[in-house]
Amino acid sequence: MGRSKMEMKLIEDTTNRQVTFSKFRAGLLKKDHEVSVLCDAEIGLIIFSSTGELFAYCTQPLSMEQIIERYQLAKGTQTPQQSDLQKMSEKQRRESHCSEPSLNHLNGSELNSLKIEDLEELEQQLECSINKVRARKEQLLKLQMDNLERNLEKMEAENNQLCHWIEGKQVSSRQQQVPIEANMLEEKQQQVLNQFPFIGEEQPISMLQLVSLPPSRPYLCQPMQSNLQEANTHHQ
Amino acid sequence: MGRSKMEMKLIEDTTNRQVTFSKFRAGLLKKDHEVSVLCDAEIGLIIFSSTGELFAYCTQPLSMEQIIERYQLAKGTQTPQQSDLQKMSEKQRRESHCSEPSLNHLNGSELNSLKIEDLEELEQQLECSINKVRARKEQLLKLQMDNLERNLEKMEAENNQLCHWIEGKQVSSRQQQVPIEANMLEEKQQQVLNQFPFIGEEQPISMLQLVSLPPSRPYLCQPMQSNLQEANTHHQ
DNA sequence: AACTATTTATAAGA
DNA sequence: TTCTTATAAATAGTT
Repeated sequence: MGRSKMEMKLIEDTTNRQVTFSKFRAGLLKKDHEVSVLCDAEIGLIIFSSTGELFAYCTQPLSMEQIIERYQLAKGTQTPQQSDLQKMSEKQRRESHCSEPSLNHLNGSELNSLKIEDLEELEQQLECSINKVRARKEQLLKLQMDNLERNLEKMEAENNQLCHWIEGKQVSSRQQQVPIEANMLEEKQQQVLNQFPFIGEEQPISMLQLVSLPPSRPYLCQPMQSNLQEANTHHQ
Repeated sequence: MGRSKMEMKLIEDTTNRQVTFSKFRAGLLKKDHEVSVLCDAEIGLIIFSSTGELFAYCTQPLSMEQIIERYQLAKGTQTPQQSDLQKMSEKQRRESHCSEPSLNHLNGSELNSLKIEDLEELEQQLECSINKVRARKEQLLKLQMDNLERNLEKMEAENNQLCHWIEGKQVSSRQQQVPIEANMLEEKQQQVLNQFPFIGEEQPISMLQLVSLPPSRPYLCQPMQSNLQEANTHHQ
C-alpha cells in the first residue's frame, strides 16, 4: 500500500528502512490491539528493530511474562534450569527432524487464504530460513569443536611439559639428588585448571586443521603405574 | 477497512467474531513477516484466540524461545550470564543473513504455473531434502566432535597419570634412590601410542604444529633444572 | 512530521 | 465455508 508496490526484500537504504519500520510497527501494534478488542484474543508481540531496540505489546491485563508462560505451557517447552548450550543442541536435534515447528502457521487452511504471490514469497522465505538455521547450527558446532580442539592442544602441550620435566628429572637424578617440593605440583595443577576459561570467543583455528587431526602421534612418555589401565577403561 | 467502519469493541456474534479473527490473524502474520523482511526486524508474535487456540509466529532463524530469552534479557529479568551466548548467536545470525538461497531456479515464472497443492508439496519436498543433507553434515560434525572429546579425555587421564607418577617419584626419591631405566620410558611411549586408534586415515600432523598454537601461559611443573628451558623453547 | 496517491486489508454479501 | 467487491485503512514517496 502506498504510492507504489514494494518488493518484499530488505530495504537497503537505512533511513528509508527505519522510517518504514516505524510505520509498520505502529500499524502492527494497532492491529494487535484491534484483534484483542474485537475478537477477545490475548496477544503478545515482541519486536526487535535491526538496531536492537525492543518494542513490545501485550493484551491487558496480562503481562508479557504471563503470555510467555502460557505459550511455554501450551508448547510444553518449559524446561527449568538448563544451560543455554543444552537448550541449543536440543533445539538443533529437534529441528533436524522433518518437522519445522516454527512454520506451523504456514500449513493447512491458513495457506488457502493466501494468493499465489504470497505463496511464492513464503516459499522463498522458507528456504532462506532453512539456510540460515543450517548455517547457524554449523557455526555452533564448529565453535564447540574449536573449544574442544583448544583444550586438546593445551592438554598436549601440558603433557609434553610434564614429560620433558620427567626426562630432565631422570637425567639430573642420576647425577645429583634434587628433592621436589610437593606444593609445586599442587600449584601446577591449579594452573592447569585455570587454563580452561571454557566457551568464549571463536578461535582463529581453521576447520580443516581440526578435521585433519592426527590419528596417532608420537607420545613422549607415560607413567608405568598399573592404574593407567584403569584410566583407559574408564574413558572408553 | 471493509464495507463499513467497525466499532472498536468486542464483536458479539460468535461466528462473525471467529471469521474476523481468522482474517485479522492472517493479516497480522503477513504483516509481521513483511516487517521482518523489509526492515530486518526480529519478531515474536503469540496469539491466543478466545477459544484458547495458540498461534505463533517468529522470525527465522530464531526460535520463539530465543526471542523470549532476548526479550527477558532486554527487560533485565534474566541472568547476565546468558548475554554472551545471545550476542554470539546474534552475531552468527547476522553473518548467516547474507547466505543466498541455493534453489533460485524454483522462483518466478516456473512456480506461477503450479497450483497451491503443488506448491505445498514442493515446499515439503524441498524441506525434506535439505534436512537430509543437513542431517548428514551434522552426523559428520558430531563424529569429529566425538573423536576430539575422546582424545581430550585420554589426554586428561594421561596427564593425571603423569602427575601421580611424579608425586610417587618424589616420595620414593626422598627415602631411597630409585634410578629410572631408560628402556622403561620407551616401552611406555609405545603404550601411549597404542591408546590412540582414532578414526579415519587422516595424515598425521607434526607435533610442533599442534603445540605451537596455545599462547604463552603459566606452565605446570616448571622444573627448576636448566635443561627444561630447552624443552620449553623447543615447543614454543 | 504531514500529505496524498495507491496499495492492501477486510466487512458484508453471494 | 470460500470468493467477490465495495470500502476502510495503511502506507510509499514526496514535501
